Amino acid sequence: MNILPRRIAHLDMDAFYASVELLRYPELRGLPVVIGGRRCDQPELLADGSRRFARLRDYVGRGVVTTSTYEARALGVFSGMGVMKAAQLAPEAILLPVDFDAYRRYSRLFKAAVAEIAPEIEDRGIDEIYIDLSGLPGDTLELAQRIKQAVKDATGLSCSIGISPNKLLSKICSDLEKPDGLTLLDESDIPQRIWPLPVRKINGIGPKAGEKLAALGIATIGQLANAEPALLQDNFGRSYAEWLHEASHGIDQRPVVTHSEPKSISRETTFERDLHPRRDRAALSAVFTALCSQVAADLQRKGYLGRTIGIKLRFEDFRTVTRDLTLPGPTADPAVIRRAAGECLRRVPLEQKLRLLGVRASALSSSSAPQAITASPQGELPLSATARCQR
DNA sequence: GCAAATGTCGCCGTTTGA
DNA sequence: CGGATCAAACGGCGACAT
Repeated sequence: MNILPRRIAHLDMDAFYASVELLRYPELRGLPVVIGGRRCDQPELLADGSRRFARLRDYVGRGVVTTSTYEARALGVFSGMGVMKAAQLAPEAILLPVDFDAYRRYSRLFKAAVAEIAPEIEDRGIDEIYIDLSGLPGDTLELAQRIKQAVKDATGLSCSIGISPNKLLSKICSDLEKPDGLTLLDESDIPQRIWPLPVRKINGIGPKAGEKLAALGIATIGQLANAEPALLQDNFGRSYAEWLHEASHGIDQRPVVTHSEPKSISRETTFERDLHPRRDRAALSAVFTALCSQVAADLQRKGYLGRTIGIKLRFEDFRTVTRDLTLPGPTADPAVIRRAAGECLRRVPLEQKLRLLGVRASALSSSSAPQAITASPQGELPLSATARCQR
């Protein structure tokens, strides 16, 4: 049994996508650069070897900002913002298209570099990880500096690291000295360094809970720590209220999870313009089938079968609905997925134009296991043995 | 008019099977 | 066989995250 406090690091790459792009286009360093949009022009190579980049002001479409450099953020351009809106704030900023393949390569590079030093890593997406340093010998600060240097050597990129006894606090403090930050803290630092922060800094308090807390006069984590348990209970329910209270006191026992399997695989797309369910039927149907094929291909490539097929629609007013259908057996067959998704679609009343369509496979199993359902020649939904018996 | 893509999780009401 | 009960699965949906 081990009663020593854990040493948990949270490592977050600094402006990751933008920084990867700057490795490619060093002449953009120091400029406001925005990554995002959809299908916008690649930089054009000029005769003299220099490049001409697209400006934000030239963009037309409904894309969002995925990342921006710190220079762009200084102009008020942040992730999730519509590119059109960003263009009003920073018309001269450079706009680059997203290149996920490149980011994935650098993601693998930095994670491998960290793993050389500290193998207990929890993946948290493309640009961040938790690292459990508890079992490693050596001074925490030195360890962290070595990790930062290893990431730099492997990728040329900087990152920020927070280290504390748990994931919750480490996630908060990796952000405190960004970029190129290194922040260590323990329980005794909570009143000074955590309590003054806005509640939204807690991973798990999003826009909705943040608004609700604000309405209760709770703006900082310290105020949350001092809130009446009954008040929280009445407004958030027992379980979430308990979690809020613990989080505000920096309590978090979650382990660093080094292995996990995906729970769902999905594809979705937002149309250039909203599509009418009947007038644009052909176009919708083509997109729908393509999404099903992509999900099927993703399943096959990754070696999974899905037993529950779901769809997601977003209407012109941004309302979102989902429908699911669980099949008698798992599949990665595009035709089976298409038919199941079609069944889901029939359950949605289509009284508005659509802006987004998505297809998802969940209840995943490994495809190395047996019994996949494939398309039957007649094109009817496959029935399970039990369903057949009930006939 | 404008707000991506992909994924996880929790809650809740309903259905289903024992 | 009807009814009561309970757990698991399902389906919908919202919140949250990167």
